[in-house]
Amino acid sequence: MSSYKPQDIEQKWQKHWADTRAFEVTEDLSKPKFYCLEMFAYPSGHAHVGHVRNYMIGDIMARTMRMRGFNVLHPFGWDAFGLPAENAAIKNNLHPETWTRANIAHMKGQLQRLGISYAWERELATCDAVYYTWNQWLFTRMFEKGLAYRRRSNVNWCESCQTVLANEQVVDGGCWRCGTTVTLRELEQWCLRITAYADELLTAAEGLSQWPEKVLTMQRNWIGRSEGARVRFALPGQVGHWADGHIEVFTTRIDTIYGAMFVMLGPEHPMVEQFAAASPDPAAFRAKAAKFRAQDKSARMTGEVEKEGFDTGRTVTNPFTGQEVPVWVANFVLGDYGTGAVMGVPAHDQRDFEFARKYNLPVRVVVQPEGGTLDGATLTEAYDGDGALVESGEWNGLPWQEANRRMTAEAASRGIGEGTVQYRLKDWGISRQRYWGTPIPIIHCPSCGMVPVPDKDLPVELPKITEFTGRGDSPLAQVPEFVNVPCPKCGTAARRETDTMDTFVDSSWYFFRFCDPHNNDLPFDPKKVAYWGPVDFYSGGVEHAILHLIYSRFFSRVYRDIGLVTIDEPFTRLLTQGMVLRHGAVMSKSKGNVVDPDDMIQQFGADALRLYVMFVAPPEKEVEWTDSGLEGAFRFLNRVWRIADHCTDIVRSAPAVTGLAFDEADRNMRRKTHSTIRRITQDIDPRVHLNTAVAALMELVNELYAYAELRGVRPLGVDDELRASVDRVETAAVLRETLEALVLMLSPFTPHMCEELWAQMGHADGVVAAGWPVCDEDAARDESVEIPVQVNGRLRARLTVPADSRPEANIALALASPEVQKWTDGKQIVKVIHARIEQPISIVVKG
RNA sequence: GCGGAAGUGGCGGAAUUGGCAGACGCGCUAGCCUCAGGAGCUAGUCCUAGCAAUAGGGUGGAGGUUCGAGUCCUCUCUUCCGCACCA
Repeated sequence: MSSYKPQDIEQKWQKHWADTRAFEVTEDLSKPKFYCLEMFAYPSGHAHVGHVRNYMIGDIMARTMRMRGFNVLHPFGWDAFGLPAENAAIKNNLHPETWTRANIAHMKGQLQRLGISYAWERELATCDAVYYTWNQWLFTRMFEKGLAYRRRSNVNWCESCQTVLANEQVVDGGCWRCGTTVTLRELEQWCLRITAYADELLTAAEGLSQWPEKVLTMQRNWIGRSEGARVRFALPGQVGHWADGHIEVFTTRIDTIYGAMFVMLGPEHPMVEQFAAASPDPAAFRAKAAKFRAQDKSARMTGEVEKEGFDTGRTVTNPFTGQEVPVWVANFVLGDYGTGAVMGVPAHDQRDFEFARKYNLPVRVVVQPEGGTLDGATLTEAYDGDGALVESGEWNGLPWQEANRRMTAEAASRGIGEGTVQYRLKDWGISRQRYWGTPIPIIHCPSCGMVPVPDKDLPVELPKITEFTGRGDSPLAQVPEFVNVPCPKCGTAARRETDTMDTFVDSSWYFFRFCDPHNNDLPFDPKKVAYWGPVDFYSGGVEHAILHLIYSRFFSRVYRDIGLVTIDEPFTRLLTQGMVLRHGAVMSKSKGNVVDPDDMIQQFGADALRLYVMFVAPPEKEVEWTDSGLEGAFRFLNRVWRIADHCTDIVRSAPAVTGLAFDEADRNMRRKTHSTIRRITQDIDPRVHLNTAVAALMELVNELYAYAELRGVRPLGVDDELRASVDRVETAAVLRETLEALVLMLSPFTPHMCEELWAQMGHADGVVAAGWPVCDEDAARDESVEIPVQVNGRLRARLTVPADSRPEANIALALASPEVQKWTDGKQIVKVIHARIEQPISIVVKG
């Protein structure tokens, strides 16, 4: 009897997989493909158990699908650009690349020690020039199509990271990475026109049936589609000359325009400065507006800010009523949403209502609920419910929804506005004033303007620089030989762009690169992506719900529109895995509560760790780490090992099950084996209930022990003798069938141990060659069934009947049984329900 | 405020379509085995009453639909997550 020594076994098989290139794949049209991907990793240093849970989930899927005959692509790589490397460089005087490569090496070792079945020959790191050159290539295509453009705008600035952040990267008013409060800066900045795809991204989200509803909701909210109208309010004396003097507002409720008693400008609105310049005291005017603009940065942090505004002293004409209304500047009007100006309808918008009450502006009710008598003078809150128009001239009496449609059309026909769709989603600012990222391949020429670097000159390589200061200007601007270049068009002295790209650019298409990672002519061969794409199973953290996952959907469409891919959506099925907590908190180095997988591997082996993490909860759920749970998994593996090892010789010499005459115990064991096969097959795919799959295997092992006990072949403990034989050939066959199925089904979870046992059982070719076990429906079928019997909804008896018995016979049997008669005696039987054998018998009595 | 998800034993969690609530594991209890056990094996473990058979109660709370509800409907409480002045 050999005891279970995971460390030896695991090293042996990891080496075997590497030596035989076991997980490397090529396109093979004769097999169905399965592209299994986990979000690649930022090489931060050490992976903890929370990180690797995701890779384990993917690995179970990949290994299972391989056994089911799929051609499985399961690659891994590194999201290797980014600020921490640069910060580490500043702190430790290490080059970002040195730091990054060392971390990659360590983390790769961790993943290999866990036995994750990656096609390592496809490994990529986004900081490799052979990767980021294609960021530059794609950027150039986008520039040509007008999808990449430069504009001067207020951008989110993180003082600590010394760089710009995209809107999506601002969380609660702070930097998504370090939490520092974000300020606004006006900068020239490169943007990608994701808004061109806003509508498609929104509509297509409806078709993502295998994504979690939560993620889709977040994406919908983020895109924020809103149907409404733009309406122009003319400055006095400007009627008919809209272009010269008007304020355009965006509203979703044009039907309430008769109640628009004022117009509000956001403090960033260009007309604010015009009004200030023409006002009696321009300095005071500007100061008030500037105060509001300054509020904005902290407004989000503190939550509610007091609604404030000031009268500009100017008026505009309400285009529907002809009434002159005052123009105010209001701090709660956002400069970058809609037109940056709104009409104030206090009776029907709560914010406008509060504003009007505060500054004693008039309130006019123009929508009345049925039989309602709302009065602007006494209203205590805005009314936004159903109703019909009043005080609205020719529109009176119309339900507001209808008025909304008709008044939008009216505005368009009169040239004073038009229906429009507004999105909350903004273009994606990708300029970063840092070093460790992809250089933006543009050259600024004094005579030709912005000229993309010709494809033949790509990549624009990051120059090696040695000093990192962390100052806010781009480090690349400090490298004259990088900056000073001739214009590719006219040859005159020009300056290279010194911003680098947001690292989310890197991660927005890496899943395509994995299909063809060594291509030197294109980002990837379209034929290879046509074979592998889209990703069939993608798993990662929910924190990427609106960043990475929306950018990737955007980039897939860009690649589609330049003709390299034919699919719209990159990820067919998405699983967002839960985090691993310890002491109730997310694992993090700063909290000192990380569990290093290597420590656990050393104690219990990678297989036990994998099994425990998969068993403890469904993949989507967050879990609390417990050492005792891991010990339980280890105990289970020992149990499997002992019985498999104990029976090795029996199994090796046992016949197959065909043609044997089995007794009842044999048949019960076989039934359990085959029903387990059926159940686990479903549990892994499509259900991805990996925890119940493990539970089912534990049940099978429990039953196997009981069977072995009955047949006198149960292992007793440490000092067991190896059993060479068993007296019944049927027993041997059943043991073989059960153990083989068990080892194969367990192998995606604990691959090392199972490969070892499989080999020990006399199979030279490994578990993938053996294939996934198939459920024999005849063997799985129940011979008898226990039917619960209820009387008036209460369980009163159980009936054991043959599985093929007829329902009427069962009902008769139930009614005749003493346990049932105890409750039906002297009562009138109203009805009995039992149509199928799987259905309990339900007897209803009266009296 | 809006949107989403979820509330089941001492704990993690099971329960595909409305059909025996608590699978499986952890922990705990008892027994066996052992020089020993932080090993292994066997049995027990939702609550209440009872020696027991058994009876009653039980899936956050209150109603409802149904022969039958953890599951469906209405209301409500709590927790977590996301968005948050988006006109």
